Amino acid sequence: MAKLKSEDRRNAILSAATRVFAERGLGAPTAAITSAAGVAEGSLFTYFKTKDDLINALYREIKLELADALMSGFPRKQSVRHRLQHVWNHYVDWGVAYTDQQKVLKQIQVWGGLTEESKKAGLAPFTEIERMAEDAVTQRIYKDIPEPFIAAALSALAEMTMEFMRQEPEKAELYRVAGFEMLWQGITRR
Amino acid sequence: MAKLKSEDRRNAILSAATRVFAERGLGAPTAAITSAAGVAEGSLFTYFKTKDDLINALYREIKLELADALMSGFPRKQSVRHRLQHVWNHYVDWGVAYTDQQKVLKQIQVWGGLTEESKKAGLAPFTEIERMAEDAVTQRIYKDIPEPFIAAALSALAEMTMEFMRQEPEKAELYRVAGFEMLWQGITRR
Amino acid sequence: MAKLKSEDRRNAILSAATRVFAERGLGAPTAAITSAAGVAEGSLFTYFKTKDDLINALYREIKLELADALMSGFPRKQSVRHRLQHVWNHYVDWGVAYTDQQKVLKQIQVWGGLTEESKKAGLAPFTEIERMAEDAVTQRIYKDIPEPFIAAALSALAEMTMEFMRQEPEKAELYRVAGFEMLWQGITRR
Amino acid sequence: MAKLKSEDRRNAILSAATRVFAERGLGAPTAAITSAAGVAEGSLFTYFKTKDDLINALYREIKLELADALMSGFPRKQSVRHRLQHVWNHYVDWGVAYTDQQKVLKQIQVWGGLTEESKKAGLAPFTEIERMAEDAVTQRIYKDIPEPFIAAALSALAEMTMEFMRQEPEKAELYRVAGFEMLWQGITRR
DNA sequence: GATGAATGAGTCTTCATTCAT
DNA sequence: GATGAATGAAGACTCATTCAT
Repeated sequence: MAKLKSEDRRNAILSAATRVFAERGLGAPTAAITSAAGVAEGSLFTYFKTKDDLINALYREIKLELADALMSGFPRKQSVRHRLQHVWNHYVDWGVAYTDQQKVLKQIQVWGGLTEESKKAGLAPFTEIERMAEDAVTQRIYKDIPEPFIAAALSALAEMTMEFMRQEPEKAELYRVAGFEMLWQGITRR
Repeated sequence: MAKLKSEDRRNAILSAATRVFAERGLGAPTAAITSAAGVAEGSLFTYFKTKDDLINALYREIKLELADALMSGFPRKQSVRHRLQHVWNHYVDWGVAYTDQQKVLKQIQVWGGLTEESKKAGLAPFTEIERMAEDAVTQRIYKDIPEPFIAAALSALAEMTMEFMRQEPEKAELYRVAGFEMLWQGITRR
Repeated sequence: MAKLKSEDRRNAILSAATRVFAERGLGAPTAAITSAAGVAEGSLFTYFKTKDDLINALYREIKLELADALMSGFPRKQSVRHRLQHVWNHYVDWGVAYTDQQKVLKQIQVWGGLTEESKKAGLAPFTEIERMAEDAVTQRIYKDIPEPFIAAALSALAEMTMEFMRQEPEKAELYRVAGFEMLWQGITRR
Repeated sequence: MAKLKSEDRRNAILSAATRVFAERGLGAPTAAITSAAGVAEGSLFTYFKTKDDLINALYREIKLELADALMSGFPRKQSVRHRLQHVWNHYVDWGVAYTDQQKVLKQIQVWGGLTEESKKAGLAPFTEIERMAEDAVTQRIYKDIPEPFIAAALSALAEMTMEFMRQEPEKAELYRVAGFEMLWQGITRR
């Protein structure tokens, strides 16, 4: 049998793409990616039909990794606050540990080429979090604010918090806590 | 289209760039801009040395417009809450009314080509707001959170709120209020 | 006013394309054409949107030149034989004098990218010849053979005759006459 | 598809090439051919050193098939007219029955990559026909036209006749007869 | 031998920028 | 200054051919 389309090679390209896109934006040439991945220019196209395809795949990949990070050790049985804090902490830590991924994810989200399919696939792994949200609503913990609005607030505040943690790593802990408190106060009834 | 005076020409280009970039991203060809502006391809380069230059200029222009919007009718003498709410409301309304500008601004902020000079220039018009922030700190209204963190939170929450207002214009008022309350609760001491 | 899209330049490209395609086939790179034309690679695309476009344009151009050649001095008032012979002679002479054009025309005709529009445009200049054909039919000069069949025979025999004339220029006259006699005998009633 | 014996593999490639080239031209990718043949991309190159090689081989193959078709049942003993008619009919019928082959043959003939060797090899099987031609000359049946010219005329008229037969199969018989008559009249002395 | 992934030169096309008019 | 054609360096993608398995 011939050299099989190796998962490794695919991952090497995906990983190189993450680095390159984080640094130079989605407009970076495919040649920069293959060169960073140590493969021939043409090889990218045996794994991804087009550059847009690569970006869509990258999006799903990162979303999956993120979901993994958020869900690992999720305290299913504990209070809503605990669960929310878990998500917050893990999201924010992930964003700091995987800066490239997080930056690229953000770029792809505002990019115009995501397929509906990718969007759906990217959402899928987050159903558990949604369930948690519904839970909280049932318990009337939140103010009368639509759930999606709260989710978006979490996202927005977390991303902004990451930025501060990156900038001043020595105060990271402080920012992480402050960010969460801000979210929690803003979201819950007095 | 009639022949334009020099200043008008420049503005026509800037305005066309806003529209085109909002729709097609910063990667849009300069030819698309000049064509939308109704001027010759070459003319762009008599007003802006390079495309990067144009984007930098656009950034400053939009930042200026935004500052104007935020500051018009600023209630200098009223309570911190009033002043903050003024900023919030005006920012959010501006973002909804000038969607193109707001989107382009966001794109430029993550773009890699902003000069230090532009960044500084873009910040300048917001000194008044900073003063307000300091004020609040003096009054110990906020929790022990660094000012820039609060400013960033405002920004993040406002941008996310705009999105919801655009999506469901009939609930715009509701979102605007909810967004502000969330910010205020999150920021102030109980 | 700026350097106008010059007819000369366009013709230079068309003419270079004729030479290059004749020698290397329609698969020849556009760079070979621009280099032969003495213009920049990009210039081809200011005159022709795509390579296919260029080939379509070339087809029409050559067809027009051919029609001109066939029709110049056409003996409208003389006998059918005279008129047919005129077409034959002029076609065959044109093909020998403009070998490149003729070869390229043949290639384009079997090429898959001709638009319906081009096909129609390429046929248009030959209406006069068709009229002649109808004339002949009216006079019952030809055998009971469909006109298009006769036209195709003329074409096929002429092209094959050109080939011989090119190969042995010293016998060109002989071949031209022989070819026509063959056509005429084959076509007319005994 | 079951595993093929070596010879079959080669033939599968040749046959696939015929189909693919007929439909997409000689520029069709080798991958399209191997895929149509149901073999691996690399296999093509174990049977043919290069793509050009494949085309040369295909040319000889088709020429051989054609010669077979023309010669089967050749009425060696009958009149020149009969023999010529036999060739005509068989050629024309072959071209209609094996459209792909005939089209590809035509393409290869104008293609630039035929080796001298292939040209010679392609001619070889037609010696018998040449003999027939010489025969006719001896009998002073034809006008004073060089033999090759007559052969070329046959070829040209036959190919054009096939086209009509394909287009209007219900009149195929008519066209076949008309074509031959045209040739015969054109060729023989009155 | 068969396989098909890997390769990278080559292709068409785009586009920021220049410059003759 | 305005114009828009000219330029040619990229860029995404293709494909004949090689070669590890």
